[in-house]
Amino acid sequence: MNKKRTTLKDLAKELGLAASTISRALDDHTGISQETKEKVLKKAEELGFTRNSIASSFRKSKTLTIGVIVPRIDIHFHSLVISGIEEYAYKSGYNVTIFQSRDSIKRESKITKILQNKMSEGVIICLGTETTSYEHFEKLNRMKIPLVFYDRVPTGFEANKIIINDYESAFKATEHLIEVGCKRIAHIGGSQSTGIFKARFEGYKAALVKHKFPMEKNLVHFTKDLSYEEGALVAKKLLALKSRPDGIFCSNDYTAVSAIQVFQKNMVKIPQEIAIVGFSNYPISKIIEPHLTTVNDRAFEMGMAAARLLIRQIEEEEDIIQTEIITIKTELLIRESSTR
Amino acid sequence: MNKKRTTLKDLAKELGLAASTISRALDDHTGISQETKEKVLKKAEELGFTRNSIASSFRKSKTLTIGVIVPRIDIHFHSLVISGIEEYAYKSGYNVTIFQSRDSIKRESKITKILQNKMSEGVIICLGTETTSYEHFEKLNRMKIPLVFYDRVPTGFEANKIIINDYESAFKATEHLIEVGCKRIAHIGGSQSTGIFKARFEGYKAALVKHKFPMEKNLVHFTKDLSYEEGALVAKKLLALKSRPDGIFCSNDYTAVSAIQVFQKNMVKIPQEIAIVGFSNYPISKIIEPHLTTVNDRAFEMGMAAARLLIRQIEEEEDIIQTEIITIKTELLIRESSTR
DNA sequence: CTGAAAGCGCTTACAG
DNA sequence: CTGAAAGCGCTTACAG
Repeated sequence: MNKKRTTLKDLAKELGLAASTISRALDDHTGISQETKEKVLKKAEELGFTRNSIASSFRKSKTLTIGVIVPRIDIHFHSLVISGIEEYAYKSGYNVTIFQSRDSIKRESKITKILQNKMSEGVIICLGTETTSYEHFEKLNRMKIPLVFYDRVPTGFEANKIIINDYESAFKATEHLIEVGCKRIAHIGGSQSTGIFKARFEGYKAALVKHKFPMEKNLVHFTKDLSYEEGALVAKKLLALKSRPDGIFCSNDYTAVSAIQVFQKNMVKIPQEIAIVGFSNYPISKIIEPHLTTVNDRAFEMGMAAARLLIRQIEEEEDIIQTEIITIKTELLIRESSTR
Repeated sequence: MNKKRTTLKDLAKELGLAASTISRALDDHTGISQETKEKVLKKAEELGFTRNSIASSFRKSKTLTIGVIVPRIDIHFHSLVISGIEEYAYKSGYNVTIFQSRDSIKRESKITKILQNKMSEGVIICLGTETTSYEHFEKLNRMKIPLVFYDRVPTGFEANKIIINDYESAFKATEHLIEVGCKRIAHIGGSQSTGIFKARFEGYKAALVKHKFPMEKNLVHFTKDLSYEEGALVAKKLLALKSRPDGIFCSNDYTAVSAIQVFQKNMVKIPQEIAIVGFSNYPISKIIEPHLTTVNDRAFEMGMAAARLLIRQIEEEEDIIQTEIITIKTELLIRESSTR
């Protein structure tokens, strides 16, 4: 495709001015007469001139672009985070380039290589499930490209992190079940090799301890992916117990929803016989009957915070010699599934 | 932040070769000896050299970047489309920069201005609800930046479009209800000023006509946004009718789900008394009990198709003098909500 | 198979 | 308030 664009030079020739003057006029520089500015702007409009931003980026070695690596875009949590990132970035004049690692360490690593070529001035990352070593990010670090991790963040690797207070959120969720009168509270948890799910389990335990409830082993079940299907399997196990729980704290909403459905099919009343609390505030939580009590993890705000921190570090004059860990406050949304 | 990167020149000096030779060696050009290539690659690795891709983009005036404008990233349909776009783009060596118009014509228009500066070699767009004129896209057209629209596409504006066969899908969905024995089929539709929802209504009507069913006015209801809440309102109206429908074709899954819930609360059995079909295959459709029969709109494939068409046009040597309209085939997923 | 040179379109330090 | 000049780091047509 042959494109011929108007350049600064063309404009300069047209107006009998120097290219440097044009450049400054377009930047609304102080030290360019109002008259000239107006002339330039008018002519630019007339010729349909827009600055070649690649040339500009190149010259200034600034792309005003941040990269984002997520496992998958079509997971609602990530799409909310990305939305928050885009919102903050847009308002700050940055563009957002997205990549999916699809939970492949190989792809994640290849993406970091693409991002090295200083197309992006900074990178926001949610690690893939396979990722346990961080050499590929160390390389970006060495190139002084600021990084911010969110949700699935590296362990034993100093870095900027945006997280939620999983422990405390789980603690409060469990305590809420205690407050509405549950005496035997079960837990449907995620893989304990993942930090956030471990923290949720710990929070659950801590609430039991505080209220002097014994932890009953057969009421605690860990799943691989916290999937809808796994939730149903665990719910059936709980249902088969001689003495059933009267409350369940689930580490996400999918398992909570499938548990509700399994119980309802078996004529167990929610919340009267079993109260249920989920985690994440997925759209489904406001649709399932009864509506699900859950923890709002403020994914959009996480994205905003990640972008804010990243852009601040990009624009920092001096070398960044510190990392920050920002904890986003969650809130417990109390709905019918736990209201007695 | 002070960054000092190794350049081609540095490499050249180190190796006693010309920068041009290095450049070609890294490109694996024919006409560079194997020996030299190996030497260069080794040294590049050693010095941690990566090509400055901005300089490269600038020189070649190719950014290998495509822009995507969606109303909102956190709508599941769009996140699936974006996922498809990213997948195809990644495999083709392109990056994807995303923007949200948030259904604001002003913001959409501003984004097209950002994209004009040839950061993106092409743009994929789903129009915002406010958008009824297309000057801002005509400008991109004039600059010979290829455009591909999907889902909400412009009317009366020649352009590349990726759409689904809404009419036919609705026709089949309605015919399916007839086949399972429904005699009086209602419709919960979307705003008739939106092409796709009008087409779905037309498909519904056509199926009735084909099977010589009368169209009963009080069985057809149009909503503003096809929201969950509106679905419930319509369902209640249908419930209050002296003679209720025995089947409903809904233009999306949210209204279908809320209709199911309203009926169930009123002791109407789904699908025995009323069979229900939705549209879009949202995750909720496989969770609601009974599982919802719905139209799989293949959002991921739409994204792939959009990226494929766009990249083909970007890489086309000659000027593009034609536009393409690609229709993605949908499929009717028959589940319990309509199985008798 | 390799090199020297020009130039992509800007921006900016310097000069006036 | 404006201009001339250098140069960012590549790529490529040309020459040998």
